Amino acid sequence: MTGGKKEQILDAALTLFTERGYHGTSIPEIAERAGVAAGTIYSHFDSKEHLVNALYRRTKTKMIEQALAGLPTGGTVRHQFHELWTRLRAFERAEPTGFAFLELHHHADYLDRKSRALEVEALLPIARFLDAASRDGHVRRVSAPALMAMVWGAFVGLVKAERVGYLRFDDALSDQVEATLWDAVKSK
Amino acid sequence: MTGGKKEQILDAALTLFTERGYHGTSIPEIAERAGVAAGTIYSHFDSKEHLVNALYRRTKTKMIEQALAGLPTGGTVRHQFHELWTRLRAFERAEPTGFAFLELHHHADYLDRKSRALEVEALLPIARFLDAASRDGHVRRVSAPALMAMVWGAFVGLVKAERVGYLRFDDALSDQVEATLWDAVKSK
Amino acid sequence: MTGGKKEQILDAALTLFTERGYHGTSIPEIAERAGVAAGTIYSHFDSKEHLVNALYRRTKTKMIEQALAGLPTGGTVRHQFHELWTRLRAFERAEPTGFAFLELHHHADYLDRKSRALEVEALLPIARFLDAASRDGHVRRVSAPALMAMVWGAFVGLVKAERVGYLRFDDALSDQVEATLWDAVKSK
Amino acid sequence: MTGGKKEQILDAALTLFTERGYHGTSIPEIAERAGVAAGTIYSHFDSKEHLVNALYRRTKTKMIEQALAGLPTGGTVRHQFHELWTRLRAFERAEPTGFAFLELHHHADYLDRKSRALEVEALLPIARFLDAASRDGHVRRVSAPALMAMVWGAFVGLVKAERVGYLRFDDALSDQVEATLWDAVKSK
DNA sequence: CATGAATGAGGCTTCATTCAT
DNA sequence: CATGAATGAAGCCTCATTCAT
Repeated sequence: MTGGKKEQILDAALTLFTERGYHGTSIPEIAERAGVAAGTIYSHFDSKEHLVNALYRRTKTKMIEQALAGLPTGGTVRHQFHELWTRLRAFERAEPTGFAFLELHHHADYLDRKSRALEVEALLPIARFLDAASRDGHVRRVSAPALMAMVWGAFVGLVKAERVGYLRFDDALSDQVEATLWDAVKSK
Repeated sequence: MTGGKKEQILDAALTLFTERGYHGTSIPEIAERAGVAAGTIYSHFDSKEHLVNALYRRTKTKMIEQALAGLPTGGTVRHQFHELWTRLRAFERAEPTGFAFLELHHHADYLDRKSRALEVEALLPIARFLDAASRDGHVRRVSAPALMAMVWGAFVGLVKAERVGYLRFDDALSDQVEATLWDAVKSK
Repeated sequence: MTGGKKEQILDAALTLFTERGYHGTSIPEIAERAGVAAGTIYSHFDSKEHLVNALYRRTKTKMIEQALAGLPTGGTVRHQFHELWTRLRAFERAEPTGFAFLELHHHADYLDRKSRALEVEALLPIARFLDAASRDGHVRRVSAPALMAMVWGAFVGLVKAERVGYLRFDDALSDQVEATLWDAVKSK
Repeated sequence: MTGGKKEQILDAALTLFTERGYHGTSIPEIAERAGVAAGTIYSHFDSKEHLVNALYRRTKTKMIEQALAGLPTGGTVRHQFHELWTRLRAFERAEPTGFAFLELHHHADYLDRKSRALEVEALLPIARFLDAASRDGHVRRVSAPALMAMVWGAFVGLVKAERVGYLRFDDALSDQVEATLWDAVKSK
């Protein structure tokens, strides 16, 4: 079971990087939380920078697979939006720390080219959906990137508000917000 | 003019903390960018932590004064919303780095009690507006905190998207988004 | 043999603290003299203060064991005094730097509670001896603490005088002084 | 009243150097305690080292004048010893901090040649007394330096013991100890 | 692969000293 | 002379990384 320690390290790093940031987290801290010796981290990762990047890719890939990949291309646009919203929320529920980590480390300057490439990969399905919807006249004449930024931003805003304790982001609220955002997005 | 150096230090810290984060920025770096010796920072601030907190308070106070304080309490709810949106955007235009800094350092664990107190102070005007609007039946039955989180999140999402180069957040887009969000928010 | 470095560090610290005092000695200097990297000191001691305390306790314990513990309780008072004097001098001969270190760091404000507790432990055997002698009417009606302070002070005075080059504290002088002090101490 | 500040600085330095040692005391601390600005110290003393040396000389000179200079050369040796002891104690009573300062800074490596020269000057009267006494056969065949070291050491031992709280060095004790030491010192 | 002691560069901070006011 | 802001060297300590076991 050779992968065991590697996962422990990644898990420990995920928690700590999310709580205290990349520069605020030390390798010895990660090692301690992972229950391994500091040196062990270096038999799995070349450096601290390689470690964040590996973690970023693992987490982003998970999000793409669970939330964004294989969105339905058929059905009504409303249905597609529902799918997107639902899956995004499911991912955040399943991996709140992972979601926060991605949010926090977005475009950090220690992310390498490969990690940045995943950004684009993540956006593609959404962009495709919006382009299609937009071409069919189902959404407002607000540009696709702007809609995406708004919807994504609103989602992140709700998650953060919950994290801080301002509200509870439960299913009922999720449904309300989804409906509200759809009203905002759809063409009249 | 002794206050000059203090401002230089705060300005340098604002830029660097925003670009690289608190732990990613060193005191010597701040000193160099401010054009002072490292030791000079300590004749103005007790420690690095006191420095971020001073900076946080200066910036948050500016935002409160320019964007949130003294919002109109009369007029239509639509008008009030317009005022809020417009001022928020004006502040972000005038102080993009300050806005980003506040976003990034929100609830960081090196913020002290006094800094955290400003959070609440900032939210009060918005909460008041939403409560009033909601009481008058002008907004959806989505709770006030949720609306706030959505609208704020959408705004932040747009700003970030622009920063990364996905879109241009110009006046035209601002108007569109404001209208869109109002449609989403207002009761039918 | 991992303990080797710890001893090297303690030995280097002993010399330097004794020569230049606690605040006059830097961690890099200790490291250099010990032949280790500065950081290494911190894998053995939590801080500079922990280091002096460890050193103080090591040295004081040595002195207690070699000079003060297990003094004879039987025999004439004169004999007991001889034992004390001889052992004290033997310890000072064997560990002149250690003796000087203890003298210099006596009651320094960076000594912690545990270190201070050793002070009392060191004095106990002497106090016991003096009390016994005093009870039996073998010593003057000068109080025990005063006698102790005098005898100890005289011993320290001689050691210091030798260190500075004013005299040679050899066996002959030691015998003379011992006799002289005994005359001073004993009841008429 | 130009000398005022200089005295304040020396007084503050005396207290702090005695409490925390030379390296443990900073110029800003001295300035604060003296109630002057840090820079002011440098209009009176060239450097921190010049300051200790000036202080050392001022204090040592006081001690020489008050305790050692002009000791009676006539009268019995016992009387001369009494004079010496009494004056020494009077000086320590009058200037306990000064006495402790001299004790602590004895032979420190930041004392310059002029300061060290005072050491010898201080010892001369005692040496002269002891030589005379010894020549006249009034004291034991313990060498003069050894007697001096013993008596001085005993005195210092008592002062230190009092400082730490082990005893009260009052007039009664002083008389007892003086008598005891005289017995020890005088030839039989 | 795992360990953890060792390394030494670099970070935060203090402090002796200078200098413009 | 007095002031105190400014300087930058140096001190204590942390931490990414290496390596012998």
